[in-house]
Amino acid sequence: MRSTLQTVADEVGVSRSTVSNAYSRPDQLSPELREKIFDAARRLGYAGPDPAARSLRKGRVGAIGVLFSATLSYAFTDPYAVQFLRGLAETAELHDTGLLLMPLAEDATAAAAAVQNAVVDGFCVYCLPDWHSAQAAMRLRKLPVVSSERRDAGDPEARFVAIDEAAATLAAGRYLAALGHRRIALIADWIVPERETRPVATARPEDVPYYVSRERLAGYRDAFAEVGVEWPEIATVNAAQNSRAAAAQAASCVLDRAPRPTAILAVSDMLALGVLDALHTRGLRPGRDVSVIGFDDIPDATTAGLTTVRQPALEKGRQAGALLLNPPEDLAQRQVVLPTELVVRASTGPAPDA
Amino acid sequence: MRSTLQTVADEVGVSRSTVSNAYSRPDQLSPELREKIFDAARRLGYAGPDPAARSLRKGRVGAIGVLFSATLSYAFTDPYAVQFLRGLAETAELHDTGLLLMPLAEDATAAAAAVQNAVVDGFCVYCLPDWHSAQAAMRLRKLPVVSSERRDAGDPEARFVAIDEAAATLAAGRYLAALGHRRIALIADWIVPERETRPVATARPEDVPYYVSRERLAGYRDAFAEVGVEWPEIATVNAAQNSRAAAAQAASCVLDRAPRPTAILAVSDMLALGVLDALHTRGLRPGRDVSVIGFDDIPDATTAGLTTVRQPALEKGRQAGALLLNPPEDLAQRQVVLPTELVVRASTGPAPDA
DNA sequence: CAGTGCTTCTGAATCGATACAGTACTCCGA
DNA sequence: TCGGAGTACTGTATCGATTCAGAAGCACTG
Repeated sequence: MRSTLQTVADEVGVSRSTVSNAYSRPDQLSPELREKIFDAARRLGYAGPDPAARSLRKGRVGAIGVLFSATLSYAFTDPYAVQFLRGLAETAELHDTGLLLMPLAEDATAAAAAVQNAVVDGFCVYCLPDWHSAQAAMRLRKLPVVSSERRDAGDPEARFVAIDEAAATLAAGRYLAALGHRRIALIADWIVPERETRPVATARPEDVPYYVSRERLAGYRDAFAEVGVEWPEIATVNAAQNSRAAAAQAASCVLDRAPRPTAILAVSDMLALGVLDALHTRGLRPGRDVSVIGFDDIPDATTAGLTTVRQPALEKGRQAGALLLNPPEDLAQRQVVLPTELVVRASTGPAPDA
Repeated sequence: MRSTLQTVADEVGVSRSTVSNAYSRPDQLSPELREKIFDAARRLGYAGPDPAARSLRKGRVGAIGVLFSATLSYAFTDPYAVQFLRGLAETAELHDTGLLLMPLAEDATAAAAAVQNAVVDGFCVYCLPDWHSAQAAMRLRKLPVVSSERRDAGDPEARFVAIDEAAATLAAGRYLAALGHRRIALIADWIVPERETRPVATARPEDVPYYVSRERLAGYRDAFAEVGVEWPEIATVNAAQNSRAAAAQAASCVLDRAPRPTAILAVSDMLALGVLDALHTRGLRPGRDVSVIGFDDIPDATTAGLTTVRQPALEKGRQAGALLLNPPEDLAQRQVVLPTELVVRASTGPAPDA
């Protein structure tokens, strides 16, 4: 049988509480007794307080659940995601907290059950559509939740670390418009719920189900509307997933037909790099023949000379952790909006046709 | 106050156990009563059995701790690691189990404490040197542990999913030796405990502290000894970490001096890709001027035309999960050695000098 | 020597759930 | 009408820890 606090207490001939104190409140007993207790523990092969029992009593388990609707491997393919998680892990570590990775199953019931049974102190949701069954299950748990996206203004209790998505792409769009670009293509994932790479001409930004893509598309729409390019004139392509390969395929949809767009706007750097791949295989020069812009500013963007919108991924993760583990009293301070910045590199330039 | 099983039981006027049964053993009570209980629960905002309390009673938490001695971001930079974790996550998901990521702190005491307090059912250690304080802390917990590396034969209880590291590089080394290569350079991380990129001429394989690097170097040593190239003639370079950039820098140490090695052997694909980068910047042709070989066979190896030793990362992860969550009765079957395979691509060829 | 204050230790209550033995009740057949 | 089987539910012990009020012991003070 495994030994418990009680076993050790009996062995030494003291009470359970005293043994407990020996481990977690050394100042409450004499060093001699403490040593005697540890001796007995060693003899009995007792490893110290059982974490499960401790967490029941303390009401704290030392782990936060990280929710995302994707496979693990996919989640960690994007350096942006990795940076975010790293920031989160940094803060978590400061608070002696681990990260419980919960890639959510396709099956809605199973996903909800996973959320219900997770032994965690809170949740960090990351790239999880509003309509997902896990969102409701989370609310039921009544644990603190922090999101990496802005939540509906409806809930003043909501905690999030976000950026102003639409403002960021509005600025980026204006920059491209000023360079003379008028024939535009947009590539994004989750423009439609289906995971397919294909043009989706009809979609208006408002109809895009996933918050991030919706906002970013809206920003671009507004920017080009200012120079007279209306939304229906902009080619929008849905990428099956946020990967280089999918984006390269998506880019083919618009590159291989005339007239070719002069600028391709992607909602992430992963997608933008795929677009660059597509240009490369066709012998087209980025920033001369076709301008390409991304979002996130991952390390590869620098080496690829990709113009992009920088968002502070690491900082987002750090602050998300802080909001969960050490929330400010003031509710307003629990809704953080971080700045973004347009980083101009070689992949954008004046529109080629005069 | 948060509502509990008891609260709901009082509200409905039944016993605690009945409410418990309503949630986890529906066949033990009438559908009517069950509905009544759920109604009350909804009214009171009770979300169902508390996972922490349940896990205390059941003796099962539903999470396994994943240990590695590195930052999160580093761990997920290597596609091999990601694949392994994906396999692990797959099996875990089948057993309704989550992964608790535990990047271990530098501080030995803190790392040990983290292991002691982790609310988990078992540990999977991955890329953790034997000397690390967490190893001892783990043994104390007396929970099942699975390693992704072969453990000392001393412990017949040890569970691991490994490959025959030395045999793999022995085969790879022989292949290169047969191609005529005699001037060899080796690049590995953790040849010495310090995280610095620099030649480490003196190190013998036996002295390398980290198991994986030690074995792989030994395999290569033996292969070249067979054709008369003794160990001291082989240039060994320590890479600060398992990254492309570090490897490129490490490769510089041997490429920029005469006579240049005809083959550079890296203990991982990440490192090998860095070597290819270094060749590229110097206008050297892989497989002609310098042969390069890696280890792992990550996806990028295919596109880069990298000759490498394939190891089944995904399968390793899956089996590691199975060993932890559904261990075979037979102790011998808990020690799995998976096959490896030499995959020849364009980055290796006959030694250039006749 | 009673009274005070301090440290050290004890014992009981508590957390939220599950397991199990036992009770109450219904139903059926003889 | 009685007995036995089966179902629905109750009450209590238990898991392994933490917490807290208070008891015991001790030294010191007046």
